Amino acid sequence: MDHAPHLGAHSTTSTRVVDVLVPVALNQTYSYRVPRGMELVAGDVVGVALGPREVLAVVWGENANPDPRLHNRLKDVAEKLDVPPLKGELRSLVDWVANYTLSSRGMVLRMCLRMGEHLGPERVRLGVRLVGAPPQRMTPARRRVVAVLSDHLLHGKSETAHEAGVSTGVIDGLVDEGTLTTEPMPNAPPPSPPDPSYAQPEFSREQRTAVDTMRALAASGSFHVALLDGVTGSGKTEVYFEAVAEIIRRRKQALILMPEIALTGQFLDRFSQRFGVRPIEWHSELTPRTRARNWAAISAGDAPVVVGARSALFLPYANLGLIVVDEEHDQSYKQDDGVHYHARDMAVVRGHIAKIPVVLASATPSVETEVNARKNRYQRVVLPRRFGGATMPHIEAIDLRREAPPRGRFISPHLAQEIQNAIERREQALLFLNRRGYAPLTLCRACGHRFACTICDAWLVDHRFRQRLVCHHCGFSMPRPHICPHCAAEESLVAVGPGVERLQEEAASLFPNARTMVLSSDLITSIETMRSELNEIAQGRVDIIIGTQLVAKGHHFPRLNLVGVVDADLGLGNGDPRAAERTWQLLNQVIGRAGRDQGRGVGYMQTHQPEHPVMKALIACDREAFYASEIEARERTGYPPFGRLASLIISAGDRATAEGYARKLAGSAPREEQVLLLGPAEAPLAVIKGRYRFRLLLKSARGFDLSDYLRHWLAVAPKTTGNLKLEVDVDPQSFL
DNA sequence: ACCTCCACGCAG
DNA sequence: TGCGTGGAGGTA
Repeated sequence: MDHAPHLGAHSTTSTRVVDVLVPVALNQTYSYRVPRGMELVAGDVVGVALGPREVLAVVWGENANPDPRLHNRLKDVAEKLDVPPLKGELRSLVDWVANYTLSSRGMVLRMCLRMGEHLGPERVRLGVRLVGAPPQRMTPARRRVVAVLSDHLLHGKSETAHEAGVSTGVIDGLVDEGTLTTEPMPNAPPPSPPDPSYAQPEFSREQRTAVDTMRALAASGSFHVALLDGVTGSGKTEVYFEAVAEIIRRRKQALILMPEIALTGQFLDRFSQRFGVRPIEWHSELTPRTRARNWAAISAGDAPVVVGARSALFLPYANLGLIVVDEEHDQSYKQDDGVHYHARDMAVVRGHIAKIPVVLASATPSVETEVNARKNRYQRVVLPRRFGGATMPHIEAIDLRREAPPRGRFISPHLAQEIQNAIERREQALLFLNRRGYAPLTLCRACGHRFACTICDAWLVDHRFRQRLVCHHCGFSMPRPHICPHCAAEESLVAVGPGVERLQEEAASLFPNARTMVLSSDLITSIETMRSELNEIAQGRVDIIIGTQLVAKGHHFPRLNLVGVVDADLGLGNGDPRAAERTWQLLNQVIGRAGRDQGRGVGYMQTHQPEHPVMKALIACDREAFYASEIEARERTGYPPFGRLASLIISAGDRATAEGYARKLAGSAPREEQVLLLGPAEAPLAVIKGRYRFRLLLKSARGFDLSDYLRHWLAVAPKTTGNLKLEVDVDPQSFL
């Protein structure tokens, strides 16, 4: 009992207690007392003391009978933030995702609260105005400032300094002299909302059917998944924009998810052409201030449309009415660190919980989605052909066994000739090679020494542009050596195999008058630089684009009619169960860049195995053949979506520890008929960053609850200690 | 005697 | 997750 006589009747039992979820790696909620006078409801965002620090938290529920052992340890809720409470729909999603992915609820909640420390009222910006006489001492810098402000209107202080080419100190000096005054700037008016009727496009007859379906879907206001299935250039975006327009008219919010890197200016331009303004963006490169402002707008319901990367799925929409997942097959929807979730799948979950429609859009749907459409779990909405009379590119294989490039070169004579023709027609050509750098391997001709990363199980990739050898797994790099460290031979090191940088060299020597540009993620430092480089290409200032898979995603180059795939077999080699699907999607997308305007697109695929089912399906433009064979193979082997997978990666600083624990872990797995346990086996990438990795793979029937099984297993499994680490990935996409 | 590193446990 | 703790091991 609490002895606090001066409190009189206020016994502790009358104190209200709530359970809150904190955004740290905890699955449980913690209890806090509610101070008198604080109104709290479930979902409210609060600040609480957690150990030595103050953290944000979210009220998860009332606690009528707090644990008596905690009575004297309960702390008060410190403050309630002035934002709308997280809706039940989002709290359910947090619980659901944590349960499914075996992450802590706190870590999932963290994704909902990524608004930084910058919430709160807008910072007051100071403006300056010319009011007084010129200063006693006039200098050139001061003269420029006065000139900029000669209209006697209020100007932003930093903008004025920038425009006049002076530091803000000069302006402060003029304020001190009385020449200028400072006044608070009125807040910028909120951007006008997107206008659903701003510029409705003309649709073809075939598109109109799809548009009607999209509008009806948006109007339905109930859970429903549609696969918007249309080839590159068929106008998918414009068609799903009509669903978005319908949502805006109904005063709800629409979320458009895009693969990480696809948030291009081009997409934002298309959006503003349709709706008159740019949408609210959400991705990792937002500044903290913008992030907080957008978060607040989204949660207040002031952001009718949000375009974002996968993390935008966890935002606290006030009134979400539609989720569009563009390029739904894209791998980058899978988050592989922290919480391992697939944003496309979780979008469907959110749609289900919130009872709203979901649109999955792709020219090359994932096998999972395709199967769902075939089984009528998803409604298929087809855009069968390209818009505006353009046709799909013609695809040809170049059999490298018969038409090999010269030694040390990678562009076959046939492909070179076609590129030459394209340049002479003043068209653009794209050379696609999914390999960054100059060469994937460097070896010594004298002794055979190969340069490998010392802490990863990988070769060092030659990056000539940076003049370094780089490990693509840990980022380690060293200057490009000139002497073999093993045998001391000079001038003996040779680059083996192609990368985009080497391809650019080859293109420059084959076509000396052509302007080339390399587009590769390691040469691009920000979304902004990428946007400007893509712009240059779109404006025709480049003849030959040489790119990695970065170029496959949603960019539209009007003068591009030829795509050459330098090594079409590249993705098929490793033992990845999704290799065929990935290659199919990637090559389809990249070749789909060709001929979107004039409709004279041609794709050339250099391959050693033109008889491979994927190559044959691509050449014949026979998507049905690809899906039929791939679905049959998945069904036969029990791979997703006909069975379920989970992977467990065990890693440690030394091999024996990792392997020993992996064996003990496997030994502790509960017996269960419906689960097949494979491994432990050394992971395909056996060492990363000096950590040795072993892998267990679980395979079960489709209807089996693998997450639940894993939870029971991990509860009885030996605990990891020291630097042993166990990572659980339900529905793994990557098998490295 | 003092410093640095790191594994561990804990938070209401 | 992030932070305080305490023991191990190194350095002066």
